[in-house]
Amino acid sequence: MDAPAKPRRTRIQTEKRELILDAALDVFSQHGFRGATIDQIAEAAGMSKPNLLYYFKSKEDIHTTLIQRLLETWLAPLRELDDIGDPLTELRGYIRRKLEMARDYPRESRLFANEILQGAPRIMPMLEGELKALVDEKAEIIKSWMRAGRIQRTDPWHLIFSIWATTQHYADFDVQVRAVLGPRRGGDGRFEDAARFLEQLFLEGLKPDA
Amino acid sequence: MDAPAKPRRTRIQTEKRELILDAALDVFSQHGFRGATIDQIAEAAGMSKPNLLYYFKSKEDIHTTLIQRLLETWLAPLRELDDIGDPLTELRGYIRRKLEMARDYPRESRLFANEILQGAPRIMPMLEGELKALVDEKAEIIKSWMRAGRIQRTDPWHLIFSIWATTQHYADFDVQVRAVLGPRRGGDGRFEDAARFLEQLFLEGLKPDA
DNA sequence: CAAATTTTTGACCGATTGGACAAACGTTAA
DNA sequence: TTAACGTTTGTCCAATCGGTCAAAAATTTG
Repeated sequence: MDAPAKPRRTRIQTEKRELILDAALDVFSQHGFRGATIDQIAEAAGMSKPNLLYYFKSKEDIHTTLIQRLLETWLAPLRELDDIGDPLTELRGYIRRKLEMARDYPRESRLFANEILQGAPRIMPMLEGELKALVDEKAEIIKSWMRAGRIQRTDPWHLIFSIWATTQHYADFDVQVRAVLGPRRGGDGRFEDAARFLEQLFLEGLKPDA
Repeated sequence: MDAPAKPRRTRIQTEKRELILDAALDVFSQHGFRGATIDQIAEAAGMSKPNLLYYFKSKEDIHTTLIQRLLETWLAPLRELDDIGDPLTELRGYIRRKLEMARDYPRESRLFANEILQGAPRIMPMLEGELKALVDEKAEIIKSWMRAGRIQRTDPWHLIFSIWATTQHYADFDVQVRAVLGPRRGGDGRFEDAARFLEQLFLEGLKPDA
């Protein structure tokens, strides 16, 4: 019922919609939903406001499309966590992918952070449904590794939270990280330093007893 | 020059200003600066908009006062980190205090997160000045512990970032944490679980070689 | 008490907001 | 060429925004 009609789009529509979404990601991630204005987005996309509203029927529509698209790529790194292969290698890979996302897609990270900070009004069902199910599934894999003595025992859920928190911190709190590290260490090398530190932090304590 | 004249306040002024600040903390921490409206704050404080503006001359004024006050308590836990005493005990205490702040002052944590997410327009000087100086000072203490072989070697700055990220995560991303843990584990016990996990995560890997 | 002062409010203002709309413009195909 | 369709824009609107102001109400002070 009410399945969205298949959008038959022209070439221009596809291109312009993409242009708008990119501009909107800039604006939304910096100012939040309410703080962003359609005029701002339109100007960033190089078009007039009515023209923008020809491609998206409302501000909400842009935001929803953006969030929808974000969620798919957002869960991808965790989905890749597999129970075949060495546990420490799997976890290292997950941390790496997460940190790379923070480095390469900071706007998406901030958009997500903004949404959660405001109480996740638009994605609550997805958090309680899809996300919870995925995390529970991966937590079960991690637990099986622990039962088999392949890694030390801890709480898999809080382990995942900590990986989220630390990696996303480098995107969401970037200005603070840069300010504290200063011009020297806050430059391009800070992600390599972070990667080294986080791998040590998370993996050293998980190594099984010799 | 231009030292703010000493505010000679009546009893009512003191009380009402406090009431407004508390209401504003609710609203700002949930919607951000631009997303919050004076009417919202006034209603939350149980007074009319003009009445609120009798106590604070602008929305900006409320926000500035709030941020100013926040910063003092925000840095307190790190200030307490002392180089006398056992390193692991000191660090455990810092993690505890930070997590307690996330539990007891989640609104303040979100207010801060909102400010940083939007590029820290109002507190950039403080980040580059006071905060950087404090972190550098404490990083030097941690480094001295490492040089003395009292804890394992790592990057003190990224260690501090990780402590910030993980502890504040439980305030800023609270709705996500609750959603993923579900009604059972997402209840009141989640902070104790988090405390146990984080102490193990950060302290186990720092123990000196036997 | 009455005068002075502090507190509260309703009415109002200009600016900005999200969005509607019809007219103009451009492109394509018969 | 022209009719049909896709695209763009100037203009407009109602709602909401932050903030002002004068006057009323409450409180404090003499």
